[in-house]
Amino acid sequence: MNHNQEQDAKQRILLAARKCFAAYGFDRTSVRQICEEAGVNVALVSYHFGGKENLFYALFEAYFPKKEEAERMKVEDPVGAVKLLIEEITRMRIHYPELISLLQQEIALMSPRIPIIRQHAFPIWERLREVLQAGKDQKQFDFESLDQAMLFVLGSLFIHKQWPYFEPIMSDPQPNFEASVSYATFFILRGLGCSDS
Amino acid sequence: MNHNQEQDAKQRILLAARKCFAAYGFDRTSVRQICEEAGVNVALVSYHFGGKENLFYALFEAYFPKKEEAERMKVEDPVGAVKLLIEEITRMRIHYPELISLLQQEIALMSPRIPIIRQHAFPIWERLREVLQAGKDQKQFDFESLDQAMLFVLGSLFIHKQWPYFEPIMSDPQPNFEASVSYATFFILRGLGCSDS
DNA sequence: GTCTATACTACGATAGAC
DNA sequence: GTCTATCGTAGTATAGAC
Repeated sequence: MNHNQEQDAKQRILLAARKCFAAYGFDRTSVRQICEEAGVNVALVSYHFGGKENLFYALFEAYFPKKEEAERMKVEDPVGAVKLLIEEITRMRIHYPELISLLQQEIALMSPRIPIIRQHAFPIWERLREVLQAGKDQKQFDFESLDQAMLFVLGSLFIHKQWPYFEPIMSDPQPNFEASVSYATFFILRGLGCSDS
Repeated sequence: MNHNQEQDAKQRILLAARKCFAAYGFDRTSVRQICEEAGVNVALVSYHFGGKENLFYALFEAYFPKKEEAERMKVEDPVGAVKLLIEEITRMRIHYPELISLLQQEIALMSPRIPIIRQHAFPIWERLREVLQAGKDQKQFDFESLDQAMLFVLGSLFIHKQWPYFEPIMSDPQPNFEASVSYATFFILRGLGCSDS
């Protein structure tokens, strides 16, 4: 069934779309551009996915972490769970940057596609909320508002995706995975009022 | 010269552009849309600004804080300077949300307009770096990497613009100016290892 | 300074041949 | 399953009348 080293057109479109949407955003990316990148004909997007918008959703369906991933954050160990989240988001940002780029672009635009994106991401943010609340109850974290604590954690993590924008004023090169995790853990746990490291 | 309560077409275009670009992003906004909102003819964007792109730049020229604003952050009082930055960014986010929306969208997309946007924003971020470094030298702040400390501060502030995205899982309504400043100051100063409040 | 009319390009989608 | 050809729409910019 594998046509030599060629994947089928559907898969090639999916990969090209991930690349193009992340690099240029949904609006700046044309179906023609995706198909050129994939080396297939323009008509195949309509045929396989039913249009540009559905191709976008198929991307999240295929590559976004599933709800079960979130359940690896154990409520019984809030500090460990927060560390796990920091590692997982950092890993995703470094090794699979496209989906996070896409997510941030869509949120910044509050695009019409947000409701479906929420369905994929909210299980993870909900789990983070449970973990933070548990940490507060167990006196490992100290904060007043759960909403604010969640924003603070995610804000500290998401901003790293914007390194290229800040690059001209940065003094050091972008840190690797281990250093990123270590820096983020430092600021976030201290911000949450947690003395452990 | 003031045609009754009518401003001149150029000013009306500028206001309409600020509104539309922020709401829909640069790409999703058409010149026709801006001109309809402004109540002027489509051709006037080309005439007054020389095209859609230059209209965008004129927006930053007109509304973005000038370099002198940054100099209100006094290096001699790092904690006060960080508090001032938190207040100013929060004020801008609440009272003039359009430019921050626009800035975040452009950064998320790493649009071709980033180099000119940098010229407006970098003086402020540079000043923040000086302030953080001074605070570290004076042992009021404690961190290892200046780059990371700056990202952490700005990430904690910028994420608040994305409240509408998170809204369905939030337990409280979006806080007002004073509460926002107070929450942000709490997390940021603690994250910087500063015990003052 | 403002408007009408239009030129030109690009987009997304689809019908129909292969 | 894939391609060619084309339709309808919308985009930016400009020439020229007022």
